[in-house]
Amino acid sequence: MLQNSFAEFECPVGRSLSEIGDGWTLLIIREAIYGTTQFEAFRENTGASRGLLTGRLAQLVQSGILAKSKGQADGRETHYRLTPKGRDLWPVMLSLLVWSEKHLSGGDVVKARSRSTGAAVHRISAVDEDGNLIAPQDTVLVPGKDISDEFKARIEAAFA
Amino acid sequence: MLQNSFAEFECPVGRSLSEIGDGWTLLIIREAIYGTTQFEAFRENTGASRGLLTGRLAQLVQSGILAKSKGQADGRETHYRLTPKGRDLWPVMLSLLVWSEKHLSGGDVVKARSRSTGAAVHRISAVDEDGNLIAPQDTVLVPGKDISDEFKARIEAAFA
DNA sequence: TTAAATAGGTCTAAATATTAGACCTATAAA
DNA sequence: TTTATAGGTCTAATATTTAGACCTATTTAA
Repeated sequence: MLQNSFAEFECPVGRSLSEIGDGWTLLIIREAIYGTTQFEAFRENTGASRGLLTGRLAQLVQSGILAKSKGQADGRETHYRLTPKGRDLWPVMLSLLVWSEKHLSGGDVVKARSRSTGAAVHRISAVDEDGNLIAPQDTVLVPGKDISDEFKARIEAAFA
Repeated sequence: MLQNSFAEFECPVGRSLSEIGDGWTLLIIREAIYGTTQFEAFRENTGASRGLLTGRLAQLVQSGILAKSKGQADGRETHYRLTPKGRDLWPVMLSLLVWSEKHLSGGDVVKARSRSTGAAVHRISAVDEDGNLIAPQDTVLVPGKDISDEFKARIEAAFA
């Protein structure tokens, strides 16, 4: 698919997908979260081809999700590190992890836990400004002021 | 990318991506969440080509994310509806929405809110069994019993 | 009760994207 | 001063995606 064909989408989810809605891209971001920073390591751990990886890393830098820097100890090395924008994708990864745990077979490979209490992550929830949980079934989308009539009609029908 | 090349991944996030880590697939799921059920509507709202949509819808049915049924009022119609497994992807969509709101320009198009209190969704958080919030920065991955030595080493290094 | 329209496809050739692997360049190590 | 490493580029073969023509089973209109 054309990576940027979604950029013009009105829907914010659609716009997210224009930056990260690609299997390889999400896999690269997962790797970055796991601490990978170098080209060859991304290649080994994702299985992406050189050409593809070159392209996707460049896009991720362009999008401000990864930052590229030269190794200061070893001048041959290039490091790709998550920016704050990139790190903010952690909840996306976590929600994929929780979904996988619930719906995909695969054994007890990794568990997400609280570092401080040790409690296992049981589910992902929305939270309001005051820290109150908003359950998924209680979450609705409402139109904002910049919405088109067309999109507004669809949202209202879906979350009536 | 080969859609099922990720299925064998040990990492649960990787396995999720084998089912939904594709821009079109995620977009189709978003549409399904917005209430779309018919072929032509998916096409109009996502912009996918016929051939691609046919293939992706079949995969989603195969994966148990969508269920296919014949229209009972009009026998020409086919409906693709989210299964419980598909509906459980809502937190993934919501985390993409929140990320988009924070990091991508696009104006005030849609907001996620609590239907009951009206409060805006401010962030996405992990929650433990007892309903306690686990902040993203406090969330770590820990190896389970079915992990390979190699993957275990990577996880431990990343979340030391 | 034919005729036209609709829904959901299939099929095809052309355009794009991805792959494996050879090759290149700068730096560093032996 | 040769050899190795990191991070690429380039290329031909392969795979995916596209637009759009076509097909079939229903349903609606004349």
